[in-house]
Amino acid sequence: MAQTDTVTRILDTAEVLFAERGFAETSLRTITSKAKVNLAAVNYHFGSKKALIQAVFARYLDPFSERFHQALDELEVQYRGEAIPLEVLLETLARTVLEVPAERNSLKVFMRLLGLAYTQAQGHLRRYIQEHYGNVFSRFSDLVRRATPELPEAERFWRLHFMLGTVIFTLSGLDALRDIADKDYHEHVSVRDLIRRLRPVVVAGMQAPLPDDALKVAG
Amino acid sequence: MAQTDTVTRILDTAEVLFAERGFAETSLRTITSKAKVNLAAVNYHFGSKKALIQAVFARYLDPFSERFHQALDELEVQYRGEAIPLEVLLETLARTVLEVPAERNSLKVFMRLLGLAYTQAQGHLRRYIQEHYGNVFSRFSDLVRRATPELPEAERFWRLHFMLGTVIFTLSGLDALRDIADKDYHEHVSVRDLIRRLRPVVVAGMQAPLPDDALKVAG
DNA sequence: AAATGTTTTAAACATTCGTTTATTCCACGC
DNA sequence: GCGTGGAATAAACGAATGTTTAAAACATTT
Repeated sequence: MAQTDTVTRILDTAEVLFAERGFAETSLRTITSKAKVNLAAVNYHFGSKKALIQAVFARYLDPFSERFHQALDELEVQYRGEAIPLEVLLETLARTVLEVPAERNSLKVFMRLLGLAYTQAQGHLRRYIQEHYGNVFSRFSDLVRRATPELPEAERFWRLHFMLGTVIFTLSGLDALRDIADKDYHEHVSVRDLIRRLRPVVVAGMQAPLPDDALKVAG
Repeated sequence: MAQTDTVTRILDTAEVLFAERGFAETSLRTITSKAKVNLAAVNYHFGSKKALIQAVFARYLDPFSERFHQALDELEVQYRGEAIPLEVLLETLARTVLEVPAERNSLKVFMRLLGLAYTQAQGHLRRYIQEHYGNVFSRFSDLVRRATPELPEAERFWRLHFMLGTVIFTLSGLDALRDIADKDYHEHVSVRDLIRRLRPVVVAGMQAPLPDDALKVAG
């Protein structure tokens, strides 16, 4: 039963620990001891710690990328040249994000990893993600452009990242926030609850009126 | 000229390096060599690396906390019992945030540090901030409550954090985003530009319609 | 000018880290 | 059954980390 099962055990353990403590704060020794694998196994199977980090992301992002492309294909067929409404695009994005890690009910981990990818130094990771999954974001970005023709180019760019920030920041810091919410409001929220709450906020944010003097610095 | 100037040089250097690379990825040797002070100076003046991290935050948050309390005092006098409008509260918050680090034009660093405080492990930091500055947030939170009486308790809580996420995430990852924006839109944004763009989005987000079935889980 | 207390300095300390090496284990084809 | 190759293991390596020590330099007070 040993064989490649070692690789899986390493990945399973690493993603949880990375999500909890970050990359630099998680040592290979912690990972391998918790995974009950020999220390050298990481370097043997993955080559280096950096490569392990990338592999952890790939295991989430590869299926996500594939499914999301597929979902967008279907939408484009369905709307046949017409612009796909913003709500539909966001809904599809949310659904795909929810579907992918559903099997291991590790949505929390997935989101936390995404947050780390942004905020932790790890230049190699940003490059890796940009290189491997940049086209998915580009495609989504193009569709959002057609859904919000009233927005100036730059304004849409920034608002998309605003909303990305909202979602990733909230879901990645969820545990800490949930503790406070539980204590103050005696109300326990699931990730799905949160996404339901996020939707109207994100839509409203994207459709907010333009800032007072938006045409000041036009490219 | 040496004396306590050492402390300042350490803080100045540390905050920049922390903001660039994070806490764990920044060694005391990097800090002290760049600051041109002896390695042992950090432990001598601050006691430990953790204490240095907290000192870096205190140098921003102490003046911020004081000024913000003061600004809220003035607003409460001005509105004399009436609820202070949400826009005014957000405007005041933004103004205070902009004012504090203005002297060293290090708003970027400040924001990046706030982002790190959320996302990096560093449990001691979260505790420190919670303990020292929790009351400022509480007070602001109470005022927002009075400004948005139509929002259910929990919904307001979450939306406040959504918006916090938007701002901190965007401004803390600003450099990376700005690179993309510069390249794609040939338009250079300043932090103040971004804040101008953020305002309508944040306001719209806070005032978005309630989610479809918001009363499902009522405390 | 001597004494005192504070700050700076260089060196060492004890850990911890990622990675590598050399050996052993184990399954499979001949 | 034997030998071959991939995988697991224990041990070690070198580098880097935060912290401590003990001596030197400095400033301040008497």
